[in-house]
Amino acid sequence: MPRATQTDLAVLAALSVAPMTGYAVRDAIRTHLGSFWNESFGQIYPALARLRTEGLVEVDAGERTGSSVHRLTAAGRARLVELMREPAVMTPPRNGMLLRLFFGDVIGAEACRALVGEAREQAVAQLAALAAARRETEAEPAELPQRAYWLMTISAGEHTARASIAWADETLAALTALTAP
Amino acid sequence: MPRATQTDLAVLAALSVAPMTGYAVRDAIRTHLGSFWNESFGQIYPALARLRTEGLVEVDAGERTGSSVHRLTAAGRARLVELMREPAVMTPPRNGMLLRLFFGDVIGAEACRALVGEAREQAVAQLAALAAARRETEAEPAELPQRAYWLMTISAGEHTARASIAWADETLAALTALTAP
DNA sequence: ACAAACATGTAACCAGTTACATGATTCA
DNA sequence: TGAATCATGTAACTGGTTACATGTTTGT
Repeated sequence: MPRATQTDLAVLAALSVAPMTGYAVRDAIRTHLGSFWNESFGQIYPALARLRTEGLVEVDAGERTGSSVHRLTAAGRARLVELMREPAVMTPPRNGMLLRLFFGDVIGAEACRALVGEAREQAVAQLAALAAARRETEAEPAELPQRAYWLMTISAGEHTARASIAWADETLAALTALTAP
Repeated sequence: MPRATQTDLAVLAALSVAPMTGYAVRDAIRTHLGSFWNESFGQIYPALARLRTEGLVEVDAGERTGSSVHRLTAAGRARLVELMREPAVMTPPRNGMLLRLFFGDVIGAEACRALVGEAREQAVAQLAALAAARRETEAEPAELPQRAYWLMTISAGEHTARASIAWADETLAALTALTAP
């Protein structure tokens, strides 16, 4: 697990679907992986430059002046497989909402209701976004080998969002019971 | 949202329950908030030193030689309330398992089954740990004002873990169908 | 006597965000 | 003609982990 492995993996994987500019890599990650992955320009451009010096990606001139379309080399694809087989790292959790709720009696039930209500709203929005993504993905031809995998990750998001909503409803009720016993 | 706000909040909140050594703060965070928060010594000790110079915590000598028991001052409690009322920051998501699954056709369905199977195991273990935490917390006197809040965060973990298990089962079936159609 | 747990702290490193600086192209 | 989007890149900063270095106390 050397340096910037995580970003390398995400970038190489994105390029494995199609050659792209750095801008497009960021866009693709945001729209397709947004609910479980994130990369900023400040990571992507240096990573791309490094991968290039390592011979893992090559560039062609893009349609616009100054744009570079990055493409995986054979070595790049081999590296991608290598990284894919490494154990998945999970970033240590940091949920500011749950932290505040745990110490909820410092701010009181009313403030906690706001906190949980907001989390519920976010989950509802997330669910709507995933429904749209699902429709789009299901419209892809069934022969597309990636299609099944994309749907699995969408389903993961849906399960998580539904669980959040169910928990929020239960918790809002408990908080109400707390204020008016 | 100035510097190290997140760690300050976690540390001040921990101290609001009871005065503690830095070591105990880390331990308390790990055992009680482990499923949604994390702090390392490398964060806690400098934070404690800083909070002390800011007059937000005071220290007494602990039972062991060299140990310092940190205690919230009035200013510290005020700062805690202030931080609690700030909007909850959510760390950008980075789920290595879902990233790999999204690009699953690079490594194939078999490798993906292993990935998802491991995630399922982790969720099962998590659920068991939460069941233990729930038993302990439910044993606390019902008058303890924190008890209800602690149970809410435990419930959040349970909902999430159950959702993970349900998703993993569904996904393992889909992956099996993919290999033997 | 020894291991495990308690306890404190620093230094090096890495990962990641944000803001900045710059410019081309498309479209209303 | 101006706004939005496409496009690239750097620099400063911050947040955080890990490893190291050190020592005490408790329990077996």
